[in-house]
Amino acid sequence: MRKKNKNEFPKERILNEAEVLFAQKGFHEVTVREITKAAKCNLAAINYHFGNKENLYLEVFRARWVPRARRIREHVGKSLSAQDSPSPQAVIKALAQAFLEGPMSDEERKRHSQLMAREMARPTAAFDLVAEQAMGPLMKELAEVLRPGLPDKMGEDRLMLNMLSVLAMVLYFNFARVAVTRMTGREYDHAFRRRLVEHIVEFSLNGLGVGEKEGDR
Amino acid sequence: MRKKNKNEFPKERILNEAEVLFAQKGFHEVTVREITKAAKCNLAAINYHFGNKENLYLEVFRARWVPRARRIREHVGKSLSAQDSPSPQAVIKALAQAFLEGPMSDEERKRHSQLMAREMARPTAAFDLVAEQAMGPLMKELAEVLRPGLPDKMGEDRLMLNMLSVLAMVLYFNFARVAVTRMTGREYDHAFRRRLVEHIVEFSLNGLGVGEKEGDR
DNA sequence: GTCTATAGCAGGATAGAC
DNA sequence: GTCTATCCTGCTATAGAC
Repeated sequence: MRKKNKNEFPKERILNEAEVLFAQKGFHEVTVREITKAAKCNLAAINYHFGNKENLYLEVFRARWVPRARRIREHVGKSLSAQDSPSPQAVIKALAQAFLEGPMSDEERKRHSQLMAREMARPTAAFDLVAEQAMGPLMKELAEVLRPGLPDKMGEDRLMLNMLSVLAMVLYFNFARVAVTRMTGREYDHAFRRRLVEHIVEFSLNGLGVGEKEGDR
Repeated sequence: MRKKNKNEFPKERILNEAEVLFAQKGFHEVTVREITKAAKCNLAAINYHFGNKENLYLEVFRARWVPRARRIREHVGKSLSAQDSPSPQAVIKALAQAFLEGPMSDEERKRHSQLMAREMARPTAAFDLVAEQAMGPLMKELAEVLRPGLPDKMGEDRLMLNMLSVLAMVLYFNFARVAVTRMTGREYDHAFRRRLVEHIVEFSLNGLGVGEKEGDR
């Protein structure tokens, strides 16, 4: 049932190209002409396979984004399950790495963050997917693994704000790359992403009130 | 030279409504028909006064956003000049308050953050204005007032990352309100904004490595 | 399933009356 | 300066050949 050619079926190519373009520009700034051209298929293909443009957008989240979010969570979980009681430092580092240096290509991670940031900034029908299938489970999981390493008196709401703050940094350093590059004067390359992970871990650990002094540099 | 009516000149009304709509939806999702309707003037007015839609967008930044950014900076500066050598805590608090509880209405602050976040996520011709007239000067000023209260060994690049992280939180808690509300289960009301300022100050101070233990709650 | 052709409409911009 | 009427482009979506 495989196509003989290099690429997959048109439907898959459309999903791939649509995700790239939606992440870069957002829903309204992308045209179906653009997508079908990039996917090397016909203008009518989107309506045939997905009904309309909006449903294609949703399908990008269902078929691409949500599974990737799950892979990211699993990757974080796997990094941590090696240790039987992971330190807050290990937890934060696993999270930051997943978004900045993780198992995927930098382009893929950037795409993922951009789509997420777009939905959080201006929710569409896809927002429920983002909240229920990714943010919710991730926050819950993080709370569980962080809890044992934190001061007992830290309330749930405070822990949630702390986790959101870490997420804020992770997303920000992805979606605001141009601004970050301009302000720091540094290329957004491998070394810089590594530096960012280091920074986020340190800043967040201190932010959480469990910093290791600061002698590891 | 004042118009007898409640509102200002059409040109001013267009700028006002355009800023609201651009902040809410972004450039491409807003139509000139929408703007002129909201501004209660004619469809042709935008082209007459601004030449075209894109130039109106730029003019919103030049005539509204940049002056407000300056007012915010001045407000931060004024909060700090009362003290002759402001503590890092005072600096961060002034910054967080400026964006979350500051001198303007909540709607105005939200609008300001949204426009800023949009340009940082996907720069247009207005990005240079944002970077040169607001972010740059703000970062520079913050660095100057923070520096005396920080450990000497903190390098410039590290300080910059720290300030960007604070900015990340401030912007995030503004532009991702829907997500924040969903995750925390709290209304985005006066009390919650107050709580957010408190959180950002604490998290950032610790993040900066100069936290006051944590006995102030 | 994939294509071409086109319907039908909304967008930004403009001309010209007042 | 402000209006109405209209042009023209580019969009999504569909019909129908292959």
